Amino acid sequence: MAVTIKDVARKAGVSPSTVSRVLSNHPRISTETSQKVKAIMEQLGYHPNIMAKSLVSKTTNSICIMLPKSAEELFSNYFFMELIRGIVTQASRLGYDVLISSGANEKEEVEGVSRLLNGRRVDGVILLYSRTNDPVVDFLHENNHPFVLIGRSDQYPDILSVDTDNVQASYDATKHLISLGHERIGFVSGPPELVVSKDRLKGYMQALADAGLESHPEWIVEGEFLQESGYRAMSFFMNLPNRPTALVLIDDVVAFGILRGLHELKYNVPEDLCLVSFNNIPLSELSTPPLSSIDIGIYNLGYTASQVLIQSIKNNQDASYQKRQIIPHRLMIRESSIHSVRS
Amino acid sequence: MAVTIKDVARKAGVSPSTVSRVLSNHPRISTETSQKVKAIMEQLGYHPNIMAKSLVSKTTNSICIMLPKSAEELFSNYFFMELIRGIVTQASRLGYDVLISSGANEKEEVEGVSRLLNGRRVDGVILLYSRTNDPVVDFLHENNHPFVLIGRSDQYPDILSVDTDNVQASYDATKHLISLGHERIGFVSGPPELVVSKDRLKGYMQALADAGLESHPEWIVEGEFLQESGYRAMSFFMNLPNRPTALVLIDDVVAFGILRGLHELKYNVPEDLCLVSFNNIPLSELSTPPLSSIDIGIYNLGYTASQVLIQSIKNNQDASYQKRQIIPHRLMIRESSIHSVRS
DNA sequence: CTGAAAGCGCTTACAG
DNA sequence: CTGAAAGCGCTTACAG
Repeated sequence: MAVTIKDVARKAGVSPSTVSRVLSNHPRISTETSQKVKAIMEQLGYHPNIMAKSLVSKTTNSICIMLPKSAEELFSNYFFMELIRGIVTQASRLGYDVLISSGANEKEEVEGVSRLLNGRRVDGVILLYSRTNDPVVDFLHENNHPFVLIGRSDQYPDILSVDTDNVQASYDATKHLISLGHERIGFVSGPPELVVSKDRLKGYMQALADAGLESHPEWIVEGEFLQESGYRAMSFFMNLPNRPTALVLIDDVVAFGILRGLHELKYNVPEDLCLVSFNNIPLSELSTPPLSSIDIGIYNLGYTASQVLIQSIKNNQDASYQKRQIIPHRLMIRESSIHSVRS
Repeated sequence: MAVTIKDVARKAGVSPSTVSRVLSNHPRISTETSQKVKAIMEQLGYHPNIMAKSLVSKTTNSICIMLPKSAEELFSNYFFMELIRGIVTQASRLGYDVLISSGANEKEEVEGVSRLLNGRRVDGVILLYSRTNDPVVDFLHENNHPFVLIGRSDQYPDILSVDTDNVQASYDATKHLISLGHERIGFVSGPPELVVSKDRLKGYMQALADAGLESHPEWIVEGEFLQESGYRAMSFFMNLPNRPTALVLIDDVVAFGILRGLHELKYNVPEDLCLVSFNNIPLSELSTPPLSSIDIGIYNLGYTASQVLIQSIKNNQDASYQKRQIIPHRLMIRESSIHSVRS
């Protein structure tokens, strides 16, 4: 039997209401009473029942992270863990607990989120990805639930979101290669249903256009966030008659696949092919050669998402702040892209 | 205003008790009533309030993962995410939600766990690591809370735990090198306060002893689960007058650091130094050369931990099953250790 | 500054 | 098979 507010009240010779007020640091309580009650709580080993509190206060001080099943294969574990670390750290600082949930498919995801939100178990949710036409986003938006998207929504532009400016980031990566003299630049994209794939493709195209360079449809391939995709893209590119001299890659993991393939075929990076990728995972500076990569501040994305969501929960959806937060990115130039074509 | 059991009851013309019974599939309820009530629940969009249910049933159907702050730097993100995926998947299958918590230090960790457990917010906790003299373990054990350790406890041998047989695994790795003819084998360990470091060191020592090989104190270095540690260990070893020809490494990330250092100094793997490490993260087969590594089934460790904990919660700490579960490991031999010394 | 009372949304013996 | 009642542990107007 756990000790309750009543036990404390009895022992302290006050009413349960008073104990409750001491607990929440109610201003109109005498310092004397407060101290006495606190001492007794300590002595009895009292711990407030979070569920009971939640039931009456109609707030849970918890948020939920939705981890899409598909993500397990799509993205790197590193990416998600870093995001989670950021989310949990900031949530914890603001007094919130974090629930982590996943579904085997979109239907399960909606059901899970619905159960948690409608069942009053969490106050809001963080979505770690953005697909086009996402039923989870539809559900959350329609029912007016507090949520934040790490990424961008195609359909709902004024949704709460935290994102990289992927168009700009990709523009920067491509521009960097152009400035080295490359004129034939390829792009390995991610799954086309992800908004991030679209955005990065767009930035790439724009950079080419601004530089007056041609874009060839066969220089753009779609894949997954997997080494295999990189490997396959590599062998495709290397067999092209007029192949690119540089590549922009949707993810470091894809780059690793390319690096391995190139190594097997005895090609050299950056001499035979320059590479720039995204995410700047720690191993990207350890590969041979070290990989140029766009650091998107993953931890910061998670941290900010937490912050923004909890703020919105507390303000009850008050729209007084920025709906869309952009986390700055930074191109980390390493050996994989220091070879100038002009030289 | 959320729709409650009362609303459903009123609309269905039954009592709240009956609705509650329908909800929990109580056997003594007529199919007719049940169907009618279920239809109304659907129609009204009823969702049971998890907190209210929890309050009266005194069970939360949630478990908590304690993510130690120090882990953020010590272990690879990959390792933790994989563990979490396993935990969440199995918990979700068994109808449990997963809370993820962390603390900046041991004190905060104990406080967090205490708040969650005593506050009746979670039914049990999973610890992702094992230090010697861990106050969190002390707390959990003393208060008789359901918990499972992923790893091994020095002090409490009969605690619920899921682990790799690290002594055997390390023995296997070392033995593999010995079978290739190596006689001077070094070991790069992790932080000495972690039980895993001790166990792996022990297996290494045993394999040497069994083969009648000498063990040199200077062939054993301690570090962190970081690339830097590998890098430093590498430069230490390579400057030794009578240096090892092979190394057993506590973690793949350490191996990457070594690989990088060796590459910079123009040494070759496996010709100049053979390597075998632990964890078999996906990138280990992508490095140059691909890394021999012990696969410890990380996902399986998490999955099983979830299973075991929830079972123990449901059986109310019934001791009818194995207290310590061992997840099988497997040595993945790759290029980094295929060089025979005898050849 | 403090207490009595009602109530959050559910479950579960106890009757019938 | 179903209902009325009590209660889980807390909070919060309403009084005083």
